[in-house]
Amino acid sequence: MNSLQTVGTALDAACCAPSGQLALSAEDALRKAAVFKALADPNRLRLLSIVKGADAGEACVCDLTEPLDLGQPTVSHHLKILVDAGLLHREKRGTWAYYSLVPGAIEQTAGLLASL
Amino acid sequence: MNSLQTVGTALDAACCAPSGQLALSAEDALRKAAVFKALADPNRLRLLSIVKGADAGEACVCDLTEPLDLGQPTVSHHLKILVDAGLLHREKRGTWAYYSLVPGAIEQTAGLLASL
DNA sequence: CAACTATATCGATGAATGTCAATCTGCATG
DNA sequence: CATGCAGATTGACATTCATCGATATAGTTG
Repeated sequence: MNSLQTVGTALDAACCAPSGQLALSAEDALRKAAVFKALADPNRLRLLSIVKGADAGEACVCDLTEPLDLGQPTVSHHLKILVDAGLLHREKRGTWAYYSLVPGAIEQTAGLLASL
Repeated sequence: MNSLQTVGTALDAACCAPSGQLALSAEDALRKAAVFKALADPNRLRLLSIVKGADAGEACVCDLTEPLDLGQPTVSHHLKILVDAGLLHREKRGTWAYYSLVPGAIEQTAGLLASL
């Protein structure tokens, strides 16, 4: 229960900077860095890519374990990081957990860069 | 001499994906993750922010050490990472080293997200 | 309820990373 | 040439992180 929906938080904090001279505050930098940290792993990028390209826009863990050539606990761990960063949404239906992109999260993250 | 101008390389590799079903290859994911790794530190984000907002679009190390409350070697280290990632440009003039944003690098990085 | 399956969590381990103190390299100036 | 200064590099250390095997949880099915 650390930082849910970090992307949104980071964006909110960024919206008011005069964009001229004021540098990023230490807190804002920490929030934004948290989002990029979630993206700073090749396997997590591939997870996002697979989920994005999946049929109904969602994929379950079993679909994600094989193409990445990682153990199931490791994939579960990466997915948790992406959820905590506010990039993925998790929905449990029956025995399966389905992951999908949080709408707008990618765009918001791109916005973090513009508002540096 | 590891990976200069990673941003450009990562973008080049991404430009041709049909954007439909094909997931990120392991190599592309590695290249893209390298860029986000460079952004995944609050102090590096603040460095980018300060350089971006600096007077002539450039700043020397002496201007960057104090606001971050870090030692000079540490700042130098972070700057090197940002240069290697293709985000910052380094120009040595006399005793001083001036850092500036690589034009378009931020936008290209945002593009990496769109082309996931 | 027992067995099975899908997923999450825990604990350990090796690798990568951020930071600092100390040192090195050039440039400039007396 | 000697001194001083800006910045880079090196080596060490503590922390974080990615990964795995083992185990726990929860839903499904016999």
